Amino acid sequence: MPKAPTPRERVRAEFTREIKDAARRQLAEHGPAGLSMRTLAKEVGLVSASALYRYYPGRDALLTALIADAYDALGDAADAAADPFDGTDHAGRWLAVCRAVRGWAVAHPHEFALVHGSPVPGYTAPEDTTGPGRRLPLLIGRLFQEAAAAGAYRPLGDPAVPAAARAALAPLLDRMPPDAPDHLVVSALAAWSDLLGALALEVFGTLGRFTTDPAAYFDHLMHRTGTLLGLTARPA
Amino acid sequence: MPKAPTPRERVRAEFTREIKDAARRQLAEHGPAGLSMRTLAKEVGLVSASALYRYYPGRDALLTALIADAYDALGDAADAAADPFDGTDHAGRWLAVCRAVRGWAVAHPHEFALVHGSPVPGYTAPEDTTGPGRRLPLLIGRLFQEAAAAGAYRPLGDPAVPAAARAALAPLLDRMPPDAPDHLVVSALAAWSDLLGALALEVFGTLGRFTTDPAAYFDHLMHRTGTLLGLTARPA
DNA sequence: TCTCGGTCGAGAACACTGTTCTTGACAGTG
DNA sequence: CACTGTCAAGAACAGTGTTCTCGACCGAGA
Repeated sequence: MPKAPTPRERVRAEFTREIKDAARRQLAEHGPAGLSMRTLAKEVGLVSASALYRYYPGRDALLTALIADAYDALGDAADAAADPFDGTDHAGRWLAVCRAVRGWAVAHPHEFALVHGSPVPGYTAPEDTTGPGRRLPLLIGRLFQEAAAAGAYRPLGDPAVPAAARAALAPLLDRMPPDAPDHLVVSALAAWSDLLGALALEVFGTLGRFTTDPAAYFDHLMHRTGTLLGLTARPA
Repeated sequence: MPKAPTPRERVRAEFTREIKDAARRQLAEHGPAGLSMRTLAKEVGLVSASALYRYYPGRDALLTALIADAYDALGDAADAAADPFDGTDHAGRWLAVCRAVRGWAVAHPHEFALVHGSPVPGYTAPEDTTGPGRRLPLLIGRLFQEAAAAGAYRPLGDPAVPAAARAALAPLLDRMPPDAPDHLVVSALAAWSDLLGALALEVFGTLGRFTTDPAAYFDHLMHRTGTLLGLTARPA
């Protein structure tokens, strides 16, 4: 059983969280390059930056904590969008998740860049087993699985997964329930890939002036992706 | 008419290029954070870094030059893959372009991150009109257009572009030839988006241990994307 | 040929950065 | 009350990008 936290531990934990929150604000405002230990120290009421190192081993550790938080925030947004579900419109559910993820990404572009942009130089991947970084692909997989169970998964074209691709995904596919066909998992992975591709292009500015209404363009792109990959609005 | 370059101008231009090449090597090896003006100066035989500023206004300008070069290298790789074409297998042509782009991306991950990862803090987008950054989407658009002209473009599902998405892409779609249907352009954009999404996930390490053979997984993903978006191996 | 103007590299300097170490003060505990 | 461990502060080190000034040199015009 966990010991009762002493007052010292309590105030320490709270201050640790306060530092992280200030860091996140500084990241959101000035970008990762503007996250300076000295200005962050002043932000939380410290005169010198050295005291900061009693709470985080270094700047990279702080960034790693922000990465984990960003993954969780993104996962929360996606989960919340998938939650209110009428049980029939699986295509609409997919689109709702896409919109929620996009909403979070455009509202927090720097945090999105932290998790899905160029990897941070000194980043230490803490995803030993099932980190928060897998929440989104797992959710999308669940979406497809529930759609299939409801008869609302009808992939277009020939969904067969060739042997080479099957072997490349063996460690993942072998862990799936036997009633889940391979192409279902591949479709979910493709959906995940397509979603993040569309978001990266928009958030990182690569889309440029191709569209005047990124939200509407994104909506259509994800709707088309969902139907092409087999999600339908009404079960058969 | 351009003046004949004086010897001074010649050696200056060559040294400017030499600096950029050394910077690219340093970027490829140590990442963008390891690109230091002082070590770069020593790399090209300069004792002090200050002389570097006679050739580039600053580090950001140097990075911008590297970005333009990376876009061009990526465009060259894609063009070279699309060039030898038998005129029938448009799906195979698309896959060849995908493989070439992936080959370049995994061989130059830091340069790929420079163009399709988190935007550099002080990078000034030089895409006034048609920068090298649009070479890849334009090439993919040409692929789809030529496939359609050859009767090898048969999109699956309902390819109709709803009014909202049509409006969002109006400045792009209005500039297209009248025989190119809207959904053809949207399919090309989707293909571009899907391709870069798959690459970002792999190159940036987000894909993690989902697959043991990224190339085979990528192949299948892009093959499926191509066929779903309408590219066929044999014209009707 | 000599001299001048312009270009070049070197070096110091400034304002930063992350990080480490030492010092002194404070709070909670025995 | 005294002690012990935790804390913030400050100096210091090794870096960073950038600017400025200073000689030196090279090439072209008189």
